Amino acid sequence: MTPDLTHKRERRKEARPGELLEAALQLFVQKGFAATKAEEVAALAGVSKGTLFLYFPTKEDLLKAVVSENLAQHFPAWNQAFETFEGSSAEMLRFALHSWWEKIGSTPASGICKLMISESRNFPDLLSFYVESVIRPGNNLLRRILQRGMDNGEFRTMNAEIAVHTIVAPMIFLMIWENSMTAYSSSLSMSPMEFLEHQIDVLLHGLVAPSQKA
Amino acid sequence: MTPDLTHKRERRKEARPGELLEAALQLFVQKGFAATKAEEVAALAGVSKGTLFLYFPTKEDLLKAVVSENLAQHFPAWNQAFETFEGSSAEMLRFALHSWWEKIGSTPASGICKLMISESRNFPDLLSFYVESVIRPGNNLLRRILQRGMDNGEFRTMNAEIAVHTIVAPMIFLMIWENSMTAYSSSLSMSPMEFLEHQIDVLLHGLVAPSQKA
DNA sequence: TACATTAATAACCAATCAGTCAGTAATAAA
DNA sequence: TTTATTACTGACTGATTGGTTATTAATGTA
Repeated sequence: MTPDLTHKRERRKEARPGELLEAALQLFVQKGFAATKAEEVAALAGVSKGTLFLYFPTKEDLLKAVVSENLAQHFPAWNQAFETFEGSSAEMLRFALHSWWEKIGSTPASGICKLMISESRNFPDLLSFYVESVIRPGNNLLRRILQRGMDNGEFRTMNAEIAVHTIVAPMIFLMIWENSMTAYSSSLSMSPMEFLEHQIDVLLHGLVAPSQKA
Repeated sequence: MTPDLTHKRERRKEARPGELLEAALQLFVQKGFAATKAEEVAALAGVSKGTLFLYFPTKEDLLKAVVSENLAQHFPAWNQAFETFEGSSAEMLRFALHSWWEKIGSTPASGICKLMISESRNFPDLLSFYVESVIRPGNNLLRRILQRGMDNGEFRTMNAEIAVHTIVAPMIFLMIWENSMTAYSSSLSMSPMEFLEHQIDVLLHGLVAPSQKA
């Protein structure tokens, strides 16, 4: 690697924080928080270590910003979609999961999940923030879909609180799989869309009330 | 913390490695590999840092030992159980998941899963070892159960490779949930057995062939 | 009791890294 | 052009920590 002798220092106050957050997300997810050096984040963002600490007082503040920056902006739209949805609850569920995949699962934001799993114990306040702003709203949304299905007789009656986990679990799995396994052991690769479709199929045939079946 | 003045040095060559591995598993899962200090592991095992490095040449070797020590010893018995099983494939699946929960899911070994997820990218050779000695055999076992069910007409035909993931995903989720979320945010607590039962129920009603249904 | 062996210790060393700060250069203002 | 401002840099520091080793003490042996 030949050093860049054209020392082009750039002053881009507006763009720096975003670039640093993007770099930090990538590295924190890849290597873990503790194993990622502040200087690596800075380098990936094309900036010196000093600049990083100019925008984020500590490495831990950087982590908190990474998590809070990428979250929760989808729920208003999703809640809106729930209110106005016309079709069956099965279609609604399918729509929710596809929308989740499009907006989160297939984007770098999916790495936040692995990040929270790895670091929750070291940063309990970050965990409670995540719980309140992502897990709780997400579960609520799914529970409302299930409840609607049960009220309409489309789904058989069940403990909605637990059923929510049954829906969420494979999505968590998919994000983790993509961010941990597939990246290094290509033999484990799996088509996310194919898995998603299969999952919805199994889910619905287990959820749809017997009276609704062909 | 008053120092223990009774300096009872004990010589227990046989017991040390196991105690160190147990302590290391607990701390690596809790805090992550990089964030866990060698001295903490030693202290939890009731031993000085020097002693740790007497039994494991490096911290990374300790990690490898932690992973390899806790694995794979169940598959011979499970394969045996598969060969001799008499009941339906649905019962077989239920038996497999309950057995998994008893032997792995409910034990400290379940933490290995989170550990591999967090550290796989930093230790690729450890990942391939884990893939070959745990993931691959586990998937094979489940695939054989599914295949048996499909061959007998108990399950509808499907892509077994993907269906395996549908079965595994909630188990992974359960282990992660227990080891990351529940521990610090008690509001997320969920009865593992209840979840497991619900999961099996949904799974079977989605898997069982229509002709088998009441 | 005297001696040999070795498990265990703790002081030590070298490397790493989060965070600092005096100085530099890009831009704006005068 | 000169001066003022400030985004940016990178050498530096203090604290941490993985790993080493000289020493200590527990145990076995005679």
